Amino acid sequence: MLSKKAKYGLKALEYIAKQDQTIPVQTSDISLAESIPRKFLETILLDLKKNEILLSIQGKNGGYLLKLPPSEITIGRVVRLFDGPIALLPCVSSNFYEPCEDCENEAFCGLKNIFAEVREATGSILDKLSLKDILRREFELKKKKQLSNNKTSCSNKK
Amino acid sequence: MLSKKAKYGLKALEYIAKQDQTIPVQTSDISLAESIPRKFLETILLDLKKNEILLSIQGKNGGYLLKLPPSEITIGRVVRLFDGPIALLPCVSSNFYEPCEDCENEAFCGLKNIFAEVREATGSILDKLSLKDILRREFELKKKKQLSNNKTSCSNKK
DNA sequence: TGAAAACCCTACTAAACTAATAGAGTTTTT
DNA sequence: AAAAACTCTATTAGTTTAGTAGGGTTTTCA
Repeated sequence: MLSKKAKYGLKALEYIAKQDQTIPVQTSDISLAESIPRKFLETILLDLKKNEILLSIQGKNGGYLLKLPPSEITIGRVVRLFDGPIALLPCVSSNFYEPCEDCENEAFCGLKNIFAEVREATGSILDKLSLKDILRREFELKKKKQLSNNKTSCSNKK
Repeated sequence: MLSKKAKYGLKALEYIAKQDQTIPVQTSDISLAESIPRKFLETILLDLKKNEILLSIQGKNGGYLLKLPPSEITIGRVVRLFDGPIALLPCVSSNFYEPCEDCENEAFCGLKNIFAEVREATGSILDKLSLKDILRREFELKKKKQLSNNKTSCSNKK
């Protein structure tokens, strides 16, 4: 499962991406809107800043802005930042590879073979999709819902 | 990442599946062969027994046997038994679904939409593949290696 | 120029989880 | 009856998680 940090981080980024990109977004706004404990959120946003995903503006009226366009902030990057490897076994991780200490012949390991497949499936989604895709999907879901609402009200009228 | 329990559990099952299915396999044998702490392994095998994946024979010369054919013991079942949900968010889990307490409108959540895709990709692999597939892949990897070894020795002779 | 508003940073903590370990009990064989 | 195995529960040391506390620094603006 995703940690709270990863989940909150993604939600915070999504929130920032939805705002006017010229005005910094403040921790307290995000905290309120997304129900994330304020102090906890501070450490999360700081992590995102250190990882060059956000930039901050200090002082009164300060806040956070995206450092990259939403299309370049992948879900995978954020997940890895907070939760480490995406792979289920260290021996199939691309970014955090470690040999299995208890595995005698990694090259012939059926388990590794299968979890490599899982890691490939997961990684190819998380590294392909970005903040922009989250926003797009949200938009599409809402549009779809609106269409079906219209249909309903139509048939009701008749 | 997979817990040690899940990993050890899978390795133990693999080991048992490779033996003669008429003679019970003993904890100490598995412990030795797979470098799994004996006492820890005991609790793992007990979990597998309670979950109806293994059956046990008590007393001297006792041990464990598969309760199901290898093709019916899926990786997903074993992973879920030890580590819980395969999904990265509770709201996209099939077997352990829980609504996100901090999510106001789950139906329009872009995050949920994406992690549902991940869960589908992962689940469809883990629930399709079984112990039998681990064994099969191991066999194929070794066969492949042997073939390439033969080729090498051929070209060396020449 | 100073107070308020905001981010910055480190340390701490309670609770939960992980990876075992301990030790005694039960069952079966020989 | 002794030995060999599985059975079961409790305990424990270490780590991780999800925060919290409490300042510090920077900037704005009246």
